[in-house]
Amino acid sequence: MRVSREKAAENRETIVEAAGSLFREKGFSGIGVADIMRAAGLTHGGFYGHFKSKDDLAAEASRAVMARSAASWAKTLEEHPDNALELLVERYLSAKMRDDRSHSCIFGSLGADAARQGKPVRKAFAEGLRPLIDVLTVLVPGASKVARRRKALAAMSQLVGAIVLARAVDDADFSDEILAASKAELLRD
Amino acid sequence: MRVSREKAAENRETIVEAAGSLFREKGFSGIGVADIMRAAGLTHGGFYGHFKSKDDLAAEASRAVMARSAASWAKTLEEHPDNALELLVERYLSAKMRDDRSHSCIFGSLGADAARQGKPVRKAFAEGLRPLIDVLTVLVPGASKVARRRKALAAMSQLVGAIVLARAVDDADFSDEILAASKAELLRD
DNA sequence: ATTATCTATAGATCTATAGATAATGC
DNA sequence: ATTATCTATAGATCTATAGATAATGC
Repeated sequence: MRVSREKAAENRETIVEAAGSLFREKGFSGIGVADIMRAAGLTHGGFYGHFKSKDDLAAEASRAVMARSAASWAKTLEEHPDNALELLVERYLSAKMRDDRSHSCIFGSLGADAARQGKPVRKAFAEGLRPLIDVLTVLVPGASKVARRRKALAAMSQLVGAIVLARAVDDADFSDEILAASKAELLRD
Repeated sequence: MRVSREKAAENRETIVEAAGSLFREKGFSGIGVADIMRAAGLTHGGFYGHFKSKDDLAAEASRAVMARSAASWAKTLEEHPDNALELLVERYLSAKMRDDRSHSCIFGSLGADAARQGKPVRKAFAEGLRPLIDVLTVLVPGASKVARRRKALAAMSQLVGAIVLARAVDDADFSDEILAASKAELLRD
């Protein structure tokens, strides 16, 4: 049953990957270790060879998801310096992102849940948020850096809140309207 | 052990009240029926005389919390027509609200969770959101009603996102900065 | 020999129900 | 007689651990 160190490291990554999707889809307390391991193609008992606890995995999976977001935002900024804000906002507030919880921004799907977690998860959320704010600070309009950072924090809040509200309501038109309103306001000036 | 009809109705309200607080504090899947009943001063088994299921309570508790929010916002609008927006934003984005999850806006604490619930809860969230948007539509600046409604939806999103992010991070200064940024931006124009 | 994974299980907790109890309200 | 609540429990699920197994890597 034993596998190579390389394969074990790969398995660990698969667990983190599965957890990143399932936590976002179901919430930290809405999915169990056994289901995550099953999604990763492994058995329940093997989990504790890789992680100290479910909380430990929650922190690591959160970090992994946020690192990917930061890389994606930075890449958009680098590749499309002229219209990066528009691209990010359109992508973030798209119907596709709203409907695909398991692969969307973790602050929308798990931000409120993170507040209920221990220090490691909340530390991961703080450190994971900073690079996104840094990208937005470059992109939003404003005379001074201080003014742009303030605008960036407000814009990030608006993105997160819009996706949360658009998902919470069961009325499709209302949901679309919520996304469209923030899209229009964020790209207005 | 049996109590009067009046007392039973009162007990039901106590359960809904306790659930409204505990769900906001712990999430829909972070608290059990037994704990809610204990908080209400009743025993576990008695629950199913009042509600069909935990989901049933989740929908009813959500409606109750949102009805109270709507009443509070409408009261602020009525009593302070000149500076209601400022009052609402200052209250919503205060450190006190951030730190008191169990009595704060349900969209921030349970919005993401609601997306994972069944139709009744999501219907409650849609119907509960509308009156808050209506109040904001009166308060935000804008030439036309259409423009004001768009601004209101964007403002609500920003409020919800700011409180979610401020709670998710473990860095107190960063958290305060998130709240201050949205406060400043929302009251700028 | 070491160790990554598996099987099996302990012990706690969760939702929901059955049946008993005792006070209300006809 | 009805019914609101209680006690007790069924059955499922959850986190975590113990010990067995078998392939890796010295």
